Amino acid sequence: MARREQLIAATMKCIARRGLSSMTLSDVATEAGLSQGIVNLHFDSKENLLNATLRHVADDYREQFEKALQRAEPTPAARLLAALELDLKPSVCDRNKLAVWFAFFGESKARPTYRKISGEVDKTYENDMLQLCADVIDEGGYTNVTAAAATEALTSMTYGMWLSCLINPQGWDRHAAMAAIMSYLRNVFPDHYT
Amino acid sequence: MARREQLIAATMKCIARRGLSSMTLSDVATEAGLSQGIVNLHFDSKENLLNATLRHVADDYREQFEKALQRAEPTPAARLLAALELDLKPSVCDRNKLAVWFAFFGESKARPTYRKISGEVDKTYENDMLQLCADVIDEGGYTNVTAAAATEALTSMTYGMWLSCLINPQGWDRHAAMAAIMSYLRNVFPDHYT
DNA sequence: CAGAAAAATGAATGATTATTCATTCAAAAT
DNA sequence: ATTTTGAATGAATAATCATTCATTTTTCTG
Repeated sequence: MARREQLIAATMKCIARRGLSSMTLSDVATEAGLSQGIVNLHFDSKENLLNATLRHVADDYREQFEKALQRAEPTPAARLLAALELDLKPSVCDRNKLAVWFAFFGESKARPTYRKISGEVDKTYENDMLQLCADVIDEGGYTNVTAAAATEALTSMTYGMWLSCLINPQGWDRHAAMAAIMSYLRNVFPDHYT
Repeated sequence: MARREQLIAATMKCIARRGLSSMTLSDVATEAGLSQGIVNLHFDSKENLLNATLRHVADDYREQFEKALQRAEPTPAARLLAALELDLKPSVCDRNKLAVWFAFFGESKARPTYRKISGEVDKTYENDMLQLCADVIDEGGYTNVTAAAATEALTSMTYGMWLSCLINPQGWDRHAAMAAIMSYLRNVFPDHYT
């Protein structure tokens, strides 16, 4: 369904450009270079289009996450680092994609479907991160931090960095962000990161 | 202007309940127990009401931040801790207030006024945090971390924790969040936090 | 190529909702 | 007691926008 994907891409751009609350189906159709009724033809309703868009962004992230772990050296420390590096890569830290995430976050309390989709992604992500941290702690015999605390710290940090990237794009610096994460890793897991 | 404040409070509740994109002026009027035209009477337009609401939340946070620093022991480490503790207190980590912040974050790319207000707050907050971290590092003679990296890590962590609190309120645990921050502080500034 | 099926169009429709404004009401001023 | 003032009302208006659908265009298929 190439047309559906095209419309989802247009939707992402429109959400990024105008915000969820002022995005209209006309905008989407114009962005896609197609006509008024096109969204209802392919998605039946605006609601469906929005759900599909969030689903798309969520699946896109999940796919990148799994590939990044597969590509990494098969050690806990390398896999954890690969996951964190992914989160700051341009393909994830992309303002269009981030704008979609945060647009839906802002609405999540009101819309159960949004909460369901983003809740799933977050839960999976945090479970994976918890496992990675637990493995690193186990391997290094660290007693200075629990896996839960390290996970909470690292996942919160990446969420916060995404937000900074979205809100303050010109002042935001990928390398500074990575440096902050590395400083955490070096201090908390000194035997693994130097 | 008690009526304006009442309407702003109603707006916050409505944004939290329905999301920015489905909040209507009727909702706000009903929530306030007043009539249809009341918002336009006091704010002229919906846009103005929304700007005033964001401004209110921003000012509220800033006031709490300054009071927290004043109340803290006048040492860099105590002041930094006070700022971080504030960020997890119920009066800040309040779902109604957080919903407003994140509703606007999702729209910030599109609306210059929103970006201006939240940009100001963020900038001030990050400058203050940078100063606090620099003072702690200076006092402790730490070489394991730069002030910039510590600030980036800590501010990102709090943003991320706010997001978790908003998205996943029942799974979210204030003490676990504080434990993650403390684990960071203990590892990075071991002479100050135990 | 003909004819059918599918995809796309875009003007019309209907629902929602911001905004306006003539009117009401209560309290203050004269 | 009368007038004035300003806040508040809520029905009416106007604008926006999702959705529909009769029509056209394109793509398939035998």
